[in-house]
Amino acid sequence: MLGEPIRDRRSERHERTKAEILDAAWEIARAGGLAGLTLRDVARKVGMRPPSVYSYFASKHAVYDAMYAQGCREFLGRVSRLDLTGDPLRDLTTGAWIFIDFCVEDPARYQLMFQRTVPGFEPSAESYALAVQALESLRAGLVKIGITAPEALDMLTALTTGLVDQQISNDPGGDRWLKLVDEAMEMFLAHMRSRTHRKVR
Amino acid sequence: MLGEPIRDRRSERHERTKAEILDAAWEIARAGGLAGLTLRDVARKVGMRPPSVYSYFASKHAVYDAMYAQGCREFLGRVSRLDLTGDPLRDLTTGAWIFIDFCVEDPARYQLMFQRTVPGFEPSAESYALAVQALESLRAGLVKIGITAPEALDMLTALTTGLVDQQISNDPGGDRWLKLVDEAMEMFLAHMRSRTHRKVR
DNA sequence: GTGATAGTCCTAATCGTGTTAGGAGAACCG
DNA sequence: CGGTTCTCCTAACACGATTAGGACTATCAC
Repeated sequence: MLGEPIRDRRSERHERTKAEILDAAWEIARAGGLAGLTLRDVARKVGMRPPSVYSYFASKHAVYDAMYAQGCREFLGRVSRLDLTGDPLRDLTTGAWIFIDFCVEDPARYQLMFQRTVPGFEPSAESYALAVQALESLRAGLVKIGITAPEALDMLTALTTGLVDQQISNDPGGDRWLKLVDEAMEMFLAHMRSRTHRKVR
Repeated sequence: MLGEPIRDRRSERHERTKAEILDAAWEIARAGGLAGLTLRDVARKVGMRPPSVYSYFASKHAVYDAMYAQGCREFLGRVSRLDLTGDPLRDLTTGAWIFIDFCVEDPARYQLMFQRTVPGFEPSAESYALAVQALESLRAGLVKIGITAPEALDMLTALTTGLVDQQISNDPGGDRWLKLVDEAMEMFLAHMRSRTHRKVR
């Protein structure tokens, strides 16, 4: 019962160390792949013995979960900084680029957040709520652009995901891939328009 | 130097056991995920002690490699069984479905072959040659359909990959996803046509 | 101050992995 | 038969995540 005040004072340092551990984890994951992440390496990088990490995270999965949540917050921040011009193609493209950049600039993060590849890892309810919030925010942006039908969202998701995958695993020469992304956005918009026409007819 | 004849006689049994191990590995990977695959479990399933597996495969990666090669052969077989009607949309759709089905019906296999997610795994040169052959064969089929430009191939790859990812990780209700795939093929073909027009003009 | 308490970090040990060493026995060849 | 190869085993190692338990420190109530 007396622990509360202690916690309040110390928590600052605690949180700082926690962040330091998380930073180390990201660095290692980026360098050696998500699956290559090791608590031992993390501990070494922050100057601890492996078991000491457990003073900050209950398990390796808890570290993954914190990384997941951090990724969600970063993503949410970027989405909310987006502002629209009113030109559908332009807006769609910049919107898509937010997602695509986010994924491509850090494949380890992409793998953690969007591909389910870490053996027993499931984000906690708390972290998952963040993810839902982020995707919700993205969807709201798309609605403003005029993309409302669920099938359209599915299609756009598939398309962008596929582009990201291609960049991460094949990496065609930078320029070629950039053009591909733009062309894909054009294709998608043209398709959306043709569908509207069909319905009108 | 005298080993050859022995090897010839015994190899039959050897190959059979090897296949049995591989089957066990697939079964375990399908059930518990690719990363959940354990040599100990494999050994148990075929009634051996773990180290005995090393009489058949040099390492766990060698097992992965054999699975990879097996996947390539299966894929190649399906591609070569494809026959074309001459109707581009129809042919494209059936062709795409070969790839999509192949991926979706066994996510573990998809992960092994197309997502680079197993920590230190790289297919051997031999297995990789099989993969190249399979993709080459697929490309030849697409050329027959009329899809020749590399950008078109990139686009189609991205699109199908994205559709597969969506099915594996989200699984929207079966019917909805099936429609999405068909619509994507339509969209792609329409886009191809519009590009041709632009060039002609 | 003193003593209790919480927080941090350590060493030692457990358990589950892949993997190696080394040997026993069967199958096979001459 | 004698030698060779193959198959499988037990023992052991290295390296992961964890847990147990203790020392030391910072804090708090008094």
